[in-house]
Amino acid sequence: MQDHIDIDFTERDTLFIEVILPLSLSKNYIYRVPFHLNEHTAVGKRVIVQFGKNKIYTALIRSISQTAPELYAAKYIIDVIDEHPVVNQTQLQFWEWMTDYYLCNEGDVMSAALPAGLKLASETIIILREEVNHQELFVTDKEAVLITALEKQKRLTVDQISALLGQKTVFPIIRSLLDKEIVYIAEEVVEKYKPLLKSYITLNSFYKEEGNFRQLFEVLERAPKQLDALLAYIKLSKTGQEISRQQLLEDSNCGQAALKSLLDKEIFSLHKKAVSRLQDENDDLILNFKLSEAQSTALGGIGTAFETKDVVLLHGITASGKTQVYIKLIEEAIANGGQVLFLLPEIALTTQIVERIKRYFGDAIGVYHSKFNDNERVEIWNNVINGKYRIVLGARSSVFLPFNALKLIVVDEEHESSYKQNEPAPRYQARDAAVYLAHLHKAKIVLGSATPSIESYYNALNHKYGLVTLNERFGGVELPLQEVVSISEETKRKKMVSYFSSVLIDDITATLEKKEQVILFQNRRGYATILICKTCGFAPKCVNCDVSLTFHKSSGKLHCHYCGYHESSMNICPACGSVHIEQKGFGTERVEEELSLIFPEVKIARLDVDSTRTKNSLQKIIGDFQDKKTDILIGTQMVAKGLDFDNVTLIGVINADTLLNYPDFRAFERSYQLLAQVAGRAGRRDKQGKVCIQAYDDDHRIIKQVVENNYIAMYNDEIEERRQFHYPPFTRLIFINVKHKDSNLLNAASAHFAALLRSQLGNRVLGPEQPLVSRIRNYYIKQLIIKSDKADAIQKVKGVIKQTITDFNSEKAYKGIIIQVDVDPY
DNA sequence: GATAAATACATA
DNA sequence: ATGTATTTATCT
Repeated sequence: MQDHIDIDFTERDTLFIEVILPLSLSKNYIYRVPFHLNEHTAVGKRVIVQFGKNKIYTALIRSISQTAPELYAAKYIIDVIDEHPVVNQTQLQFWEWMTDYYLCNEGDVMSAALPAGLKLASETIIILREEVNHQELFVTDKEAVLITALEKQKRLTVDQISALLGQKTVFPIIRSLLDKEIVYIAEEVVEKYKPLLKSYITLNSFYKEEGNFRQLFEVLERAPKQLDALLAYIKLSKTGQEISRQQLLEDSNCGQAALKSLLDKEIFSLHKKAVSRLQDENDDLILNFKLSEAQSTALGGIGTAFETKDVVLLHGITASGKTQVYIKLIEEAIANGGQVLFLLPEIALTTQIVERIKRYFGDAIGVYHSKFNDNERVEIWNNVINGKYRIVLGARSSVFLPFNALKLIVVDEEHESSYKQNEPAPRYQARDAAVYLAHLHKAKIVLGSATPSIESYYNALNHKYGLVTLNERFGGVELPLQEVVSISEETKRKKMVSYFSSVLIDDITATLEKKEQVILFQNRRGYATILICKTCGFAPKCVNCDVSLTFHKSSGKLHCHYCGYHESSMNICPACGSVHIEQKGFGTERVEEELSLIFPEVKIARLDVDSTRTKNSLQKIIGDFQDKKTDILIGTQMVAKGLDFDNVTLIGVINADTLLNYPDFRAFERSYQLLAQVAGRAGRRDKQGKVCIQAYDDDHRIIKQVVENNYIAMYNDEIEERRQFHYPPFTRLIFINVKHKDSNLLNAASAHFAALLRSQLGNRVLGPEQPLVSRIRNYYIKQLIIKSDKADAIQKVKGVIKQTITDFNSEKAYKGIIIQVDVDPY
């Protein structure tokens, strides 16, 4: 990798550098390098630059040239931060691709890629001039308030002042005080990354000599606590490791005072050392395992496929032991000195699979996900650069880590929607980005799933990807029994108690009696209010698209937000004539409440986004359930992902319809994936589990396919629909959200924008439509959808979009309209 | 008419 | 992102 640019510095040439700023700006900026920093200038290093009037930012050097810009005088950079580049050439290529592919700015990518600890920005500090006798000067009331505050605090930030005065516009006031020379301002750059310092204790060398040492006991005769400390020190020193202050205090329980006096007497001395925040698993116990025959065949199959393909889809049913196959692949990859990236959905990273892999590979492995704080992320980043980590397990953002020799990428649960970042830009799909990243590194990539996404499976069937199937359960684990309960049937027979059928209640009772545990699944995504016939379960669908219609209260109509079709709300069920129309949509909380009325004695816990807001709540809920402190766990899809509980033998799906009726062309695919995944949680090892799926539409093909465990049938149905209705993988989708606070202006603007696009892209442009949530944070939203054929040059379509946005932004009438592009919005 | 809030604009 | 110049809204 080329880190330094070969330039002959003897000439003292003036260097100009193009930098990326961590802001959403449409272009990069050129700065000038002062001579004394020439030698330190290299692509991928961070520099400190002033941008705008006062603000100081960390920018990243993208390229170096010797030609001065013609239209303006470049500013000097303030400093070069790094000794060595923090971002390598391959990463920059990757950033460039992402910028292009997802139609965003390079600064967006930089913001997402660099851990916050590597991005420093300045803050304006307002400080009182002490030498000035401000009492004699005329000041306004607000200025006086500010001065009083400054007398107490010495220094305030702009935000603090804004809060203090209770108004947003504070610059005129600061300006006025500056003019009167009562205050001055300073810019402060805070280095965010701080190494963790730990205190260590050593015995002074004087006492290390035999004679002197003995004399210590006499000295400390009357100080038993201090003697304690000394004895503890001697004991600890036998391990040959350095002795931390913390550990000494713990082992001796001598108290801080005793230790302090020992330090004061210069018997002990203390020094500080930077230590890693990332604890190492120093039990490098190698778990030996042998692959089953099916697993070996799969491993061999992947090897063979890699000879001709760079991407392989590993379709392995639940409990088939994909992880062991991954481990063997990883072993091979690092044996040849390469690096490995193992992508997992966020939620799966907090669980057993990580422990398993960590234990196998010891401290060559790093874990990277959102639960780490800024400092920890910087350390992980550095450990990838310095080669300490050969393997990284991480969530989607770990595609940005500074790898320089990737040999293998594994994307586990590749169908997971959490690989897509929706907000903010870059709105990237980490699985797809990983495929490109692998290509850049000439690495191989395995996409693994029990229920692959339709796109990936399509690519595999069409020989774009290799396909390896693993359809034998590891260790002969039995498939769970699956029962589908018709809610309409049960309702008719008056056997429903709240949301629970008699079957489910009996199952729960039986399971609890056996002292086994229950997981109930209710996805909250069905919060969109839909209408459903209480008698027959009919839910109205769009005539043009294969999506359920959504009931909009504001219009009183049923809408499809893919094609704009709408019809009046139903009062009578068109299928069976019933007038019992119900608004559906209840979440886990409601289920929990109702269930606790039925089983007042039973301990019930809830696992969803709301119940896991705080830092350790997720671990606690999972831990309690694992330790059998709770009997029933009710949750959203979180319960389906990456969690394995040995004692769970019953899984209840409260209402499968809410999944199936979700207004999205992917609803069926997602439902299948989720239900199959949920079902996979029931019964492991020696106990056969049971799955109870409640649904109105108990005859639904997806439910049947789940029960039959027939992925192929599901795929065939779905791909046919996609073909018919022109959805991916036969087309590519680009969503364009147009936003503004004024709905009338927005309507005009979005219509105009759509017309501009249509003039070039024709009927590929759909909309503008009102999206499901039509106003967020006071911004009205309209959505355009671009459906581009596979045959189209997608780059060309994107070019048109980009150009149209630029043109549109220069139109005075539509100032302030926000346009957001989402490429492959799923 | 003064002041605050909203907005447009540029940043090298 | 954010400071600044400019326009618009709001108040005494």
